[in-house]
Amino acid sequence: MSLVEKKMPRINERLATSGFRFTPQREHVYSVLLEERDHPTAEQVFLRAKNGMPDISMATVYNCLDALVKCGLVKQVTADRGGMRLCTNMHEHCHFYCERCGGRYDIYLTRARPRVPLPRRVRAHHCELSIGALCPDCGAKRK
Amino acid sequence: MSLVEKKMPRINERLATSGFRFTPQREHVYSVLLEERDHPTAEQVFLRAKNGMPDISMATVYNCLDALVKCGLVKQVTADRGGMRLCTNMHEHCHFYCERCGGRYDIYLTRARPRVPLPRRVRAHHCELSIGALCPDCGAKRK
DNA sequence: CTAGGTGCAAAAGGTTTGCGGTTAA
DNA sequence: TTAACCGCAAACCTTTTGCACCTAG
Repeated sequence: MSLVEKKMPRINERLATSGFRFTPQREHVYSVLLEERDHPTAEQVFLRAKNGMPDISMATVYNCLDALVKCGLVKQVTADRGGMRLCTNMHEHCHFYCERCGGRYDIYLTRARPRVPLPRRVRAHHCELSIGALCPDCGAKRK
Repeated sequence: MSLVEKKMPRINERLATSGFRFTPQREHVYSVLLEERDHPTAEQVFLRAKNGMPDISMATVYNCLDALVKCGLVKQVTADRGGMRLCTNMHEHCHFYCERCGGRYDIYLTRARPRVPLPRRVRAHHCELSIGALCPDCGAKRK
């Protein structure tokens, strides 16, 4: 069973419980995000979504992404410049980005999970740890 | 001795060792950043820099910020939308941002420092942990 | 019937770039 | 002398907004 087959059925109820309607565009955008486990920009999502739905517009892609983020199916990653990146991996993890080629990869913390002191009554909604460096390929090229 | 007086003398050598020239604009932009310990946007830096240097341009502010970041005097913070934020606190710390008012605050980790498994020969250049939530003020207003 | 969603096009931010003139090494 | 830097303005890229039309509840 593919990741797409496994995760797609959730979209309907997830949208509904957050007060969003289930639309073909939102379903399609979500399936496009699930197909590749990379961290595409909104522009890349748009281009991929046009395969199979040629009439979809950029504004609709942003609308869909917003709904998917708000109903907890997709995360927005904003480390470094170049616009938002999308991520469908909702497990606790952090991100590695290459400063040269811009590639993004998921990293899982092995040992301690950081303890962050927040003021009373403040509960973190979003938490993101990102590491910037040269990926092995770019590091090799540089030499 | 103020933070400005304490840190300003470093700028000359720091720029030099990274191959940048020491210019009045860079000095001024750095002093502006040191004066307030908030996390201004490039736009805000530009507006503050114009006090005392009315002819400075936006492009020059970006140039100065780029040089200051590259020579290790200033950090760029990119959590959430709304453009880059600047930070002169070079100690290891993470950032809190309010999802409502956009305010940013430094947070220091108390206990464990996260251990992130990176591939061999990959050394992290940048590392950023950011937490998004409602600040106490905005949390109170929402009720 | 009405709020929400879509596509299109234009606008709005934020950042970068090209260019002529200036300045420090 | 010349490479780096400055200010200005235009270009660029990403994201948001306004509007007319459409559709699910």
